Amino acid sequence: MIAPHFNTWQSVQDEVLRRIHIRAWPPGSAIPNEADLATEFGCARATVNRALRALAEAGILDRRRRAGTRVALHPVRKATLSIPLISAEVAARGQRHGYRLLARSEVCPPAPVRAQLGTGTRPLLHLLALHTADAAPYVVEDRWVNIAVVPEMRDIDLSVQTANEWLVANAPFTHGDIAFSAHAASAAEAQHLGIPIGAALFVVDRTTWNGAAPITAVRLAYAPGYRMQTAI
Amino acid sequence: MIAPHFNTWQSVQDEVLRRIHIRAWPPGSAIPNEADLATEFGCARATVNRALRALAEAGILDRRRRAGTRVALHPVRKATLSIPLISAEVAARGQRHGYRLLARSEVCPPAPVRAQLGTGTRPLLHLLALHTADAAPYVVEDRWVNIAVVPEMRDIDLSVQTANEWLVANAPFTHGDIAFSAHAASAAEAQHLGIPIGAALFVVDRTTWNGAAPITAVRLAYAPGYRMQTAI
DNA sequence: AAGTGGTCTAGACCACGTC
DNA sequence: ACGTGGTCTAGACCACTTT
Repeated sequence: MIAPHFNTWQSVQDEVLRRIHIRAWPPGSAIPNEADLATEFGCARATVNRALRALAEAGILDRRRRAGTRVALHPVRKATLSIPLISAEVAARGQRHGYRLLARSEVCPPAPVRAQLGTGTRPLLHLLALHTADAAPYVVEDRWVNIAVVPEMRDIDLSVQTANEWLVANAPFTHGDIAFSAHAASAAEAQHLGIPIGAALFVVDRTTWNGAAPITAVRLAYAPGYRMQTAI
Repeated sequence: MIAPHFNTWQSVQDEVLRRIHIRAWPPGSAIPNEADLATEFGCARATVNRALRALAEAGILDRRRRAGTRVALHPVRKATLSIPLISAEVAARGQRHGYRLLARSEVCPPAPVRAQLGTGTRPLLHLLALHTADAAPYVVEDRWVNIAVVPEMRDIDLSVQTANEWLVANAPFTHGDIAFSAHAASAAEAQHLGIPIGAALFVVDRTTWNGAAPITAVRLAYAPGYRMQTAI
């Protein structure tokens, strides 16, 4: 009997997945340690490590020092979503992106925005814009910008360049959070999107920071029919 | 002048991020190759590779053989969502999960489901269930199961164990897709969730396969107020 | 206390895509 | 053609956590 060899980390990963699927290694069970698998597969331990680490990142395996590696009992599959620029998103659908700045002001934000950004009662730059796809309303953007950390933005003509385009190029963020939900269209949203009040809208709320300094909070309300999709 | 050393791939990553943030390496620009960075950082090339590969996976860098590594022009940030069991999701909120099977039948699915699963006119197992959190309606689950590939499911008492719990433990899938959208509540959904018809619902559609064989298609319609959140 | 995964090193070969 | 990232190896040390 000739032992099969798995030279690449991908082939090792495939073999591990195969054993999980045929239930040779059922959910919750421990699998051999890296050193043993490397011997069995005829490859270096680093190669096994690379394969198993990727599976752990995908939620298929649970790995803990000393405790070893187990097949995840409840495979918490992870879906990865790309967050592109809206213009790129529209272009990827084969449509033409349009953009219109609807309102711009510097005012003290309402309490929910203050709480989210932690900027207190300091005035922020408030922007309201409509994105279109082949001239049809696509998404309403309601954005607050912490102008104290990006004062250059005061001098930008935001009717030709979107706020997000300027920000990604000029004010990189270190971290942020993003939330997805469904909301009934407000009167203003309904008007801008050309839909009835109360229609179900897919809403994305995103807040970003640069270190401890909040940069921007944006709410995107998509026209009905929008789907955010990805593979798992 | 003593050259600083970056022994770990994390410290290398931090240093690279720092240079990007201070715009020493502005968006779109090429950065030195791995070998040069390894020399500068006083570490092995594999360490630099690990750091840069992780940044490329996060969408911060663009890497191509021979062309080298560049700072992404449009940082397509990636958000990773965990897809837990509903019972785990409810428990994570500190609430008690409840579950009631509302309907069960074996029938030929409607055209959209047939198209999504590709099972033709073969009858499938159809399940309708309500999940609750602290006794309040949480999500309506509308599921189709390809009973031809998991015939054991016929004999499972799905009033005590959710279909998904049984499936993740007994019918692992190789791949699938997931989509998020907003929908107006149908009459049935409104009744089960105790909300007005037409209310905005957050909807998750998930379809999974084992190799070429479709396993299940499920639609989860969450009660108003649900937010799906993650860090970026 | 001991065994596991996590990581680093130094070297090597190779696939690929741009030049 | 050739320089880049992609990967593998063999060995080593270490951090962590469970026993």
